[in-house]
Amino acid sequence: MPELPEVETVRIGLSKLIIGKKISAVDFDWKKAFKASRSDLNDRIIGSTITTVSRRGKLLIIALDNNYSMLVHLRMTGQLVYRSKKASFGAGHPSDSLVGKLPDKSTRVIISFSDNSNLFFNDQRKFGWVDLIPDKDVFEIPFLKKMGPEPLSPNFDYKRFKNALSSRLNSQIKAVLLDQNVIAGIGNIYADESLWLAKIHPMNKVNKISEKKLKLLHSSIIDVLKLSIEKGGSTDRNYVNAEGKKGSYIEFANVFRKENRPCPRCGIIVKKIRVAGRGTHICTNCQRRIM
DNA sequence: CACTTGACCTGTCCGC
DNA sequence: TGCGGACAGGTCAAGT
Repeated sequence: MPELPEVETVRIGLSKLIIGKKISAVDFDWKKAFKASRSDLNDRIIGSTITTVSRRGKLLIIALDNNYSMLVHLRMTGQLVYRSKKASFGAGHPSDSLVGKLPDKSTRVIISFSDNSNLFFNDQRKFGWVDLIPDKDVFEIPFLKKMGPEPLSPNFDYKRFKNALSSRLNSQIKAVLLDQNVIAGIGNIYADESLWLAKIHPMNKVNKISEKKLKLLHSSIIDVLKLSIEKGGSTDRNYVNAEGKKGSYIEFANVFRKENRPCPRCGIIVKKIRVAGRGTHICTNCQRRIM
C-alpha cells in the first residue's frame, strides 16, 4: 500500500533515474490506466523531456519541459519501475526484488525513452491511474485542491496539526488520520504505527483525546514517516521502489501485521480489530478506549 | 451537514 | 485437488 514514505521513496529513485530523459513512445493496454486521450498523449508527451519529479501526499508529479505534468497515483498495488535497455529484457529476480521480467501481466503503461530504457507502470488491482495535466492546472484538480497539509513540511507544527483536526472533532481519530483532506499521505500502516507510539486507541473521538497525547501524536506521525523513508518504505505485499526493490520498514513496525505477538512496550498480545472499515492493530493495554 | 459504508479490482489464503 | 468466500486498503460515490 503505497503511502507517503513509499511514494517519496519512488520519487527519490525516479529523480536519479529519469530526469533529463526524452520520451520516445508511450504505450498502454488498459484504457482506465491513462485518463488522458491517446491523441493528447501523442501530442503532448512524445518528444518531451522530464524535468522534475515531485510529490504531493501520495501523488507523484512528473514534470515535462512542455508545461505539462504527468500525474501518477499508485493507489493500492501500483508500481513504477525503471529499467535500463539491458535490464528491460530478461533480467533475473534477485531476492530484494518482487519484480521479474517486464512488461508482465500487470503492466498497464510503458513509457519509453530515447536511450531505449523504459518506465513501467504496473498495477495488479487496476485502482491506480496516470494523467496528463497542464502545469498551471495541476494544483487546481479537486483531488489536490482539497488535500490537507504535508506532514513532513517544516510548516507542519503542532498548531497546524490541531487546526487540521478541528474540522473532524467528533470522528474516530483513525478515520481522521486516513482522511487525505485532513493530513496528506497517511495510510493504514502509518496510522496504526503512530497511534501506537502515542498510546491512543484508534476509535477514540478526537475531542476526547488529551492535549498531551495529541502533541505526542503529532511528533509520532513525523517520526514514523521519517523512519520509514530512511528504510525505503514498507513492502507489505507488493510495493517496490523505482528499481523494483522492496522497502524494509515493516521489520521495524511495532504493531502493524503483528497480531498475536507481544507488544514491544508492555508484552501484552497485539490484537487486530476493525476501525473505519480497515484492519487495525492495537495493544489494548497501551491504547485505552475512551467511551 | 457530518459521518460511515460500499464499490472498484485481482491475487492469495483458509476451510471444507 | 478444487472451489467458494473472505480479505487486503486508497479514494470516491452513495447511503444514513
